[in-house]
Parts: sequence; C-alpha cells; structure tokens
Amino acid sequence: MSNDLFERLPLGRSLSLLAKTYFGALTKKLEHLEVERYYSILIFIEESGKGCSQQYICDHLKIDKVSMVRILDYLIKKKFIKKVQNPKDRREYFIELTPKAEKTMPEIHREIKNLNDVAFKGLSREKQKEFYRNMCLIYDNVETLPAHKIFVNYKKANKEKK
Amino acid sequence: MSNDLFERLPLGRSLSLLAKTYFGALTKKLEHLEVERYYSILIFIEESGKGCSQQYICDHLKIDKVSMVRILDYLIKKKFIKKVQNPKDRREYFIELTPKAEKTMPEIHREIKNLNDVAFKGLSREKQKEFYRNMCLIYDNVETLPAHKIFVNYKKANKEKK
DNA sequence: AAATAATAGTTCGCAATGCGAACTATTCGT
DNA sequence: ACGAATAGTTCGCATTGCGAACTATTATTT
Repeated sequence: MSNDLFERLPLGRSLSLLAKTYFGALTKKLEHLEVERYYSILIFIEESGKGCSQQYICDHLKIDKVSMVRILDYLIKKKFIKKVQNPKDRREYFIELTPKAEKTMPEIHREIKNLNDVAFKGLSREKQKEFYRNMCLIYDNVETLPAHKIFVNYKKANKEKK
Repeated sequence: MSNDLFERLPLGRSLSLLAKTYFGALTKKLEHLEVERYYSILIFIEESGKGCSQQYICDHLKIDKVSMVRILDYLIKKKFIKKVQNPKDRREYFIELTPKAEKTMPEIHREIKNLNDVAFKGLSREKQKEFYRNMCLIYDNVETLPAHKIFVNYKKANKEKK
C-alpha cells in the first residue's frame, strides 16, 4: 500500500480500509469457531463484568440498539450469552457470557494476540502504545466536535427522488 | 474514550470505531453538497487521472465490483462522473469527473483539511506523518498474511440453520 | 396519587453494502 | 480458431444502520 494513498484519502476511509483488512484476517483465523463474528462484543461483555446492559454495550461500541438486539439474539442462539433481568430496574437486562463462551474466550484472545503480533511487526512496544494513544486522541478530538451530531447523519437513508 | 478500551478490543474494531466517528463528522460537514457520500471515491478518481477503470478503483479501495456499479450509477445520476469506453480495450470504462464535480472538489478537500486539523490537534506534523506510516505498515503486515484470503470471509453470508 | 416524561428493549420497514452466482461482451493465450 | 480470462452488469440474499412505532417499567412533575 502506498503511504500516499492513505494520506490522500479522507482519514476515515484509510482507517476503514485498515479495519476491513484486519477484520478479514481475524475472521479467517477464527473461522473454525462456532461463532464467526462479534468477537469484540464478546470481549466487551467479558471485560465489563456482570453489570452490563444492552444500552451500555451500544454506547461504548457505537452500535445501534436495534442491531444489538439482533446480534444478541444470534449469540443467545449460539448459547454464548444469556440475558438476566436486573431486579433493581426491570427494564434492563444484564448480558453475561455462558460457560461455553468462557471456554472459548482464551482461543479468541490468543488469535487476536497472534494477529496483533503480525500487524505490529516492525513497531516497538512503545511505538505500539503510542499508536493506540494517537487513535484515542484522534477519536476524542473528532467525537467532541461541538456542533456536529455525528451519528445522526451517519449512513443516513437516502430519501431523495430517484 | 479510555485508551484502555481501544487496546482491549480487536484492533479492527478500534479502527472501525474511529473511522465511523470521523466519517460521521465529515458527512455532517459536507451535508450541504448534492452528493452526500463517496467522497473518497471522488478523490481517488480525481487523483488517478483519466485512465481509471472500475476495476482499478475496486482494487485500490477494496470495494467489490457490484457495489461499485451501484455507487457509480449514483454518481452518474448526480452528474458527478461519466464513463468513457476505452477504445483500446472495449471491455473497460474509464471513469472521469465531470466539470460539475471538478467545481465541487475544492470544497471537499477544504472540509477534509478542516476536519483533519481538528482530528490531529495535539500531534505535530511529524507525528501525523508517523501515524500514517504506521497505518500503512500495519496494513501491509496484515494484508500480506500468506495463507489467508482475507476478503473471502469478510462479512460472509450466514448460511447456517436457523 | 395521578398524570406525564423518560428509559430499556423489541419489532417493522427501508436503504446501503458485501458477496456469490450467472450473465454479456470483449480480449488473451495457445 | 477455440477456450480461458477479464470488465462490467444484474439478481438474490444476509447484514447493518436507523427512523418510527410499540411495550414495559421507572422517574419526574403537578
């Protein structure tokens, strides 16, 4: 990939190209698992502990709640997660990993680590940290843009005349 | 955004979160234009000169050719591009910007620059360059994974039993 | 206390994307 | 000359995002 192209495109497209390539490789590495996607959601649930509502996942991973329902339905069908109603607020459901998922998580973490080792080859541990810090910085810079409700118009439906 | 979350998720998800946020902000900034997306494709066409076939765009931006047909139909409908059959190989169509698009490109570049200035706030010009170089490095590292045909299984259709 | 707001989650419908597959037109390879 | 390969199109289906309408529950207002 020419460095040039990445700099010429809008940053979002370059990041998206990179994300897509990584995601493709990870999906390939983990295709032997029963669950073939949503690893990031499983990881998020795993690391959030027990008090993790659907809305909480949506907010942090920027996934809309309708998609979340569908994704969780899929993961429930695969018996990787379960919903537990919060007795303190019965509108909420806490999402938890099942023992079956718990048993699979190490394999997921292992393959992610393997892939990251390949991805970051040529970068020192310190440079990797810096890369993450910079992603985070850019994220915060863009997300806190004052007057832009950035998700409202993301992929908005085209309701114009044909 | 806690740096922590970015490091805990698969890299692809972190990059995707960032891309999504950036894309949302850019779309908002440019929503007054007649064309409300595909800026990266317009830029790619612009910078590729005249000899730019559909397949060429697909290869470089990793967009499948079916989607490309739909996208170009949209851009043609908006009178932003035109197709010119290659007389040397009549299977091919060269994609070119129309004068109408040419007139719009400066505005697109301006807003991208404005957004990038915000996004990279806190990073020196040299650090920005380094960030791009690292994206490129990671891309090359992941893309050249020997045995993984990474796009084949990307978002593959779920053909399992319900 | 009753009425109203707000919140968590679900369901429906539509638009956009990715991709497998089948297709046409054209060019390449032997 | 014939079969393989390539550029592009069309069809069909799965996934995602999101607006909208809905239920159930909780919080706030009056």
